[in-house]
Amino acid sequence: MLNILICDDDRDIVSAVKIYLSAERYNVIGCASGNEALDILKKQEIHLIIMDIMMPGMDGITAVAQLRKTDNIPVIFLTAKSEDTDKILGLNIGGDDYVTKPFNPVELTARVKAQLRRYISLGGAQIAEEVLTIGGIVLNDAAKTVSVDGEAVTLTPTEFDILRLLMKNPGTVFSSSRIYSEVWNDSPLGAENTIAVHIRHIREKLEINPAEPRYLKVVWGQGYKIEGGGCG
Amino acid sequence: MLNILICDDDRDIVSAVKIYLSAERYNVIGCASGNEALDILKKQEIHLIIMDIMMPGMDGITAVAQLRKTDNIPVIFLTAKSEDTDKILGLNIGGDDYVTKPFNPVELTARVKAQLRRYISLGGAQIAEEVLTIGGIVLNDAAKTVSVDGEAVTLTPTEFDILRLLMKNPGTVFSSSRIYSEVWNDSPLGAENTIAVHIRHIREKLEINPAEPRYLKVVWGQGYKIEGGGCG
DNA sequence: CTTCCTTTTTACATTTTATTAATTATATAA
DNA sequence: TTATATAATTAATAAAATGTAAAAAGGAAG
Repeated sequence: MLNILICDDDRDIVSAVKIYLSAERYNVIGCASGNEALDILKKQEIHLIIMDIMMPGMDGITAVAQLRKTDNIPVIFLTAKSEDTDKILGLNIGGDDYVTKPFNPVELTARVKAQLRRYISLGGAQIAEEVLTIGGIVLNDAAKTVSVDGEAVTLTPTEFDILRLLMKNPGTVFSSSRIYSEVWNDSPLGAENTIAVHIRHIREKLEINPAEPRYLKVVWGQGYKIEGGGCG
Repeated sequence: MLNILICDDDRDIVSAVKIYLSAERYNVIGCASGNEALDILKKQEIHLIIMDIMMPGMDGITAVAQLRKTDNIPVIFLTAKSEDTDKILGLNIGGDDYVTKPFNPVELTARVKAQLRRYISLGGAQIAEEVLTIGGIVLNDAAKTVSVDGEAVTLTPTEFDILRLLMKNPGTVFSSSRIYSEVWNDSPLGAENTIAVHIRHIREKLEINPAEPRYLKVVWGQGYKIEGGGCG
């Protein structure tokens, strides 16, 4: 999952950008000033920044000039200042692209992708291979593999998606209908039993004794969750 | 000295860009069609391309889609087509930036610098690894050759591109539609079977027993991957 | 224009997976 | 305990994905 930081004092812009980029499966973090942006950068791995210029506190140009001293990640300026001199300043100070408001969200998305494509293809960032581990279960999303105590097990696509959902949120209880909505992207009508069957199949493959699951547990009347419970 | 290729059928534009960028001490080469651009790329080391879209002969979009199959250098589209959909297409096909005519030469220069700065700081100027090895398969990207257990095999261009994609990311599963998007640079509509046929052809050439592949494996419902499985 | 090679399409067989329905088991509360 | 709701299990059927062969279409070279 790639993390994108959007920095703008206009909350509507931040939430709009969040919506558009989340739809493309980016993880979007918002903030409202240059200072905040620099703080977040220190604490968290960010793969791309979308930065306004005029903001209360530290402005975007200063913030980018600052972060360029240590950091190399792609920066796209997104701002109402449409003067060419502003663009030139932004790009010369270390920005990678410059988009003016009002902006076309699809164009912004395309520009984000273009920057990330280059950054990642040139090895500027290793995308952490998405591996989820709970107890003896290891799920590798890129390779679509799952192993239990070192032994590979073969899951069907649906089983894999359900397991990934639960493993991404260990301990969290998901009702059958919520699992259905998230995995099928569809409205869950009478899907209870369908889920129950898939859960059984997953248990048959993961658990020593499917009738007394160590990992994939049921919470009565609520749904299913996965836990690294270890001993039964 | 960095070499920049400007490709536009309008000679005035070419000479104007030459003047502006030469003043920044870039070495600027001009040409007037996509075909010419691809020819020059083969013969000469180019560090950045500025590309028009509408040109007689091969258009810019096609040319970039073509060169992206093998080449990684930054591309800035410079064109009169200012529709957002054109920008989005250009960026999605592998362009890095998009500037519309009439353009501010100082802004163009700033964008050229921004692209080169990133390209060079990330070391894109050196050619990436040229030889990929998995198990007994050796793929030489520069020579466009493949051998299995020391014996040369002849792949068609499409087969080669698919194999390279998989070998660049060993273990990672690629769905048919993703393979199609990445290799064809096109939207994958009903391409499932096309991919299946190419996969079969590759298997016929690489595998001892195509029906029980050692390397090019299918993950049911997910896609294909390549693995150095060794023993069957 | 013809020939040869590559790519795509078509059609069908085969394999694997998803869903449904019917049945049995289990937890909870009166 | 008993009724009731929820969950587990099983098997059968429908649906989907992949494998394969062969023909058609497309393109490049001579």
